[in-house]
Amino acid sequence: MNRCEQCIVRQFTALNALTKDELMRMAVCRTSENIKKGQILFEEGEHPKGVYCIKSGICKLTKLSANGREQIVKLVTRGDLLGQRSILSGEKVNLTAIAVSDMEICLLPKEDILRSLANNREFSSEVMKEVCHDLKNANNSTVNMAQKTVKQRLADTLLYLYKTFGTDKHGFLSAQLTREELAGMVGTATESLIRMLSGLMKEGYLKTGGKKILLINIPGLEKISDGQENVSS
Amino acid sequence: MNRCEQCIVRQFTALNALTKDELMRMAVCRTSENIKKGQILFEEGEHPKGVYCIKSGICKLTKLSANGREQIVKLVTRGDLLGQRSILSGEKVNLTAIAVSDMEICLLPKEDILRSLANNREFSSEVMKEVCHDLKNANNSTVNMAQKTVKQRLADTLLYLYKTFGTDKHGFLSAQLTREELAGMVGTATESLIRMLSGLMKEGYLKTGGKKILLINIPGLEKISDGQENVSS
DNA sequence: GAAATGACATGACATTTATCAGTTGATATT
DNA sequence: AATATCAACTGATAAATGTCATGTCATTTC
Repeated sequence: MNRCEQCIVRQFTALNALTKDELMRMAVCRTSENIKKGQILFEEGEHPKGVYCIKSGICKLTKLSANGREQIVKLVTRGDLLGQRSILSGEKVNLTAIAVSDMEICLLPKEDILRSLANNREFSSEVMKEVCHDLKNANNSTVNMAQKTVKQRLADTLLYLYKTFGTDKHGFLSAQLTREELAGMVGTATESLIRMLSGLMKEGYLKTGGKKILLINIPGLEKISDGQENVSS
Repeated sequence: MNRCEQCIVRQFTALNALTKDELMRMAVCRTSENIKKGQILFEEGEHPKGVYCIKSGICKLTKLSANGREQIVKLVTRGDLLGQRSILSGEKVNLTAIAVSDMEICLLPKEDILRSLANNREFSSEVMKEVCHDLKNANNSTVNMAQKTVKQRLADTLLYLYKTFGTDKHGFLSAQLTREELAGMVGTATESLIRMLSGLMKEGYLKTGGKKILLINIPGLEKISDGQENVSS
């Protein structure tokens, strides 16, 4: 019933370049898998079973640093693929994937993916483009971590969550992350993150109600991100 | 005279997967180009003319941050390719490439690369692996920037320079970077970098003679990098 | 409903890092 | 040789961020 051919999510990914034939072969893909919040999809050092296609929910790709903090390298969500890098290069995964919310995913077996990569030029080209895009983002991320302040990076993160996951009907960010997870994205201590967040609240950029966050002044946050805060003409 | 087929450097790169025929076509490649220290190969926002193959010298890939500091994202050297990401994805380059030393490079025209990517499965697979490798490194780099101290990152950088470029006959690091460039790699202010460096010198990890750096205690630097400094059993 | 738990929050303080203002030394320029 | 220039370096200080201790609140568990 849950056939790949009919899956809307596929349209957003490189999988759209697969032929009907190829899709038929991906037998495992016919049913999607339900993942509970907190569940681990794969861990650093493993060889993944294949590429995951995300139908719903949010997953964090993390890396544990020597000081014990969990750095979130990327969030993946509806319409994203997961695990391509490792399948493409044949290496172990270098990041751990953990569900941030309940998820619905499909596993596309490694062998099928590799066969399609070898035989379907358009597919491999699309996958390559996605990896290149990831690389660009990763480089930007490195520069931001190295050069921006925590406040700037928090503004970035909030804007990213806003643009990527949108808001609920009341305007609150749809992505529900704990403060600890936010700190993991920003790359700072949880206490520092909380302080910055309430700082931004006091300055009127946002409101927080428990775990929910409402962005009020988007252009202002963009200025903070660019380091143009408090710059009068 | 300087034909690709005979080029030793090619062996180290994905270009090794190109056929004799393909190499013959890359007319521009027949002669290598000499680049002077400080010269710009391409700048952020441009569309590159092709992929560069580096025969000798060192080039920095940098990004200017809002606060005016130049962050070095990657160094490329003999046997590396330059500009693949942009050619593969068809996007503008997102980094600026500047020669750190005099260089010898070959330009492989965009059209030829794209043709080979489409027609030569092994070549495209090799290129893909290199991009995947870059992505892995970039992710690690992001985590390091976010979670490690300046001292740890400096240790990382020194070890990287040691392992990648080696030393001259006297044991000094072969890669000659200015303090400002080192700071750009570590992601800190030049003054901070200088202080850290002389700190490491006082602690006996290294010696500096002007621009030259001699690493004395490699295992010690590795401990610093892992954050195990001053941890007595 | 009481107890336990975990996320959120804040204060006090320590540490790290950046910034600003210079000095020195080497190298290039006239 | 005098001058300009730039990289390397240092000191004083400010600002940013981390750490530790503690408290509150909401939620889960029994």
